[in-house]
This record gives sequence, structure tokens and C-alpha cells, in this order.
Amino acid sequence: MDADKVFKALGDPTRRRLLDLLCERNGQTLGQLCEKLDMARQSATQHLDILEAANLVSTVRRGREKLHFINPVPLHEVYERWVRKFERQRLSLLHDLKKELEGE
Amino acid sequence: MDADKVFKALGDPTRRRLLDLLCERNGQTLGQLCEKLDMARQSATQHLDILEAANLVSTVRRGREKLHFINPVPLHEVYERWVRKFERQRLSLLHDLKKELEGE
DNA sequence: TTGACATGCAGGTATTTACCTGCATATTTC
DNA sequence: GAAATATGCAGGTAAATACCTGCATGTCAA
Repeated sequence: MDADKVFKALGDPTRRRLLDLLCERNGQTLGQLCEKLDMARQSATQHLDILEAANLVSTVRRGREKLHFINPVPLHEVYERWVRKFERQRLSLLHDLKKELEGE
Repeated sequence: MDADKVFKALGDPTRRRLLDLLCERNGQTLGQLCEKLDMARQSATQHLDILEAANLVSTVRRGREKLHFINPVPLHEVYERWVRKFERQRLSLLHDLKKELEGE
């Protein structure tokens, strides 16, 4: 996993929206996704390219259409590497913070 | 939680490094963190400001020093909102993708 | 095979971002 | 109180980003 690509891909509201749209209905075409985005088709394409480069979306060509599918694997890896690590220490980290805010 | 600030904060390798450093030892000063970063102190400050604006880091002033603490709450919320959602459907999403890649 | 439709590709621009340098302020120590 | 230390603040720049318009290509259907 390229953590940087994944996080940068997630760091834009349009791209998070696209993932949500695909979560509602997987396998949508570029045109279908564009209808819901309020920007030029070419701009949406660029966002989808970034999601694809981060491996968060995979595409399949069907005739003149391009179907888009979520790939949940990178998000799972983000969870394993980033969230669980802090989750394990969550209470002790909060404890550190609280103690210091209380002034020792 | 401001998802946009959190994801944008995480979308930079230096800032992820800072979180890892604080995970190793919570409550470090700006100077201590800078020693490990290979960039000007002022640049590191900007990164820490972004982490603080995203509420991923909280700071406490102690004399002329500034101590930095991880706040694990936003990461937990990211997990709840973003990772679990896709995790719940993980197998079925992978199924969609696999079927389409196989050509039907 | 021609017209409609879905997508690809090539720039162009304004904004944001990630760095820097230089100087100012606040705190501790001698 | 003067020097050393820790951090704050104010620009300045080069690169990345998120949009756009215009045109080209590929596919389906009448």
C-alpha cells in the first residue's frame, strides 16, 4: 500500500463523495457519477484517476462505458496501520493529555 | 469532527511522522520533534499547527516550552465513519469487483 | 455509415501548499 | 540584567492541486 497516495486521495471531499456514491451502488459509469457531482466531466475523471492510482477504485471497460468499483483493501490496510495503532493506546494517550491539561 | 481537516492533515508524510513520533513518546516539545525532522523549525511548526487545527494534537504551554500530545479521538471517528462503513461491506464489494473482472 | 453518445487527451489558470529566511518575543539561567 | 534558549510571526517562492475549455477517439444504433 502507498499510504501517501491513499491519504491524499481521501483528503478531498469530492473523492470521498465518489467513494460514498460507489458504496451506495457499486459499478457505476463515469457518466452516472458525474451527474451527481456538479463539476465538469473532465474534472471528475481526474478525481477518479487519483482514486484509481491509490488503488481505492478499480475500473472495467464495457464497450464505450467505464465501470467503477470500490476496492476496500487499502482502507483496511489504513485501518490496520494507522487506526489500530492509536486505538490500542487510546486510553493511555487520553490519560496523558488529561493529566497535562489539569497541570500535572 | 471536521473530516476534511483530519484527512488533509493525514495526507502529508511529515505530519504522519509527527504522529508516530508522539506515539513513541507523548508530550514532546517543538524542539525535540524538530530534531528528528530534517527541516526548518518554522516548517515543523506549520505542520503541527495543521495537526492541531484538525484536533489530532493538543498542546500545553510549560514555561518557554510547548508540549505536544496526541488526541486519538478524531482518528477513532474517522474509523467509525469511514473504515467501518466499508469494512461492513468489504466482502461483498470485493465480490462485485471480482465478478466484473472475470467478465460477468 | 452516419449521427449520437461515452470517454480520453492536451493545455491553461487560480488557489493552495510546503518549504524557506529574517526578525520579534518570551523565558530561563548565570 | 545580559546572554542563551524556546517559540512566534511575517512575508516570499516553487511546486502541486483542482478546476476549466476545446478537441480527439472509440462505440453503438438506426
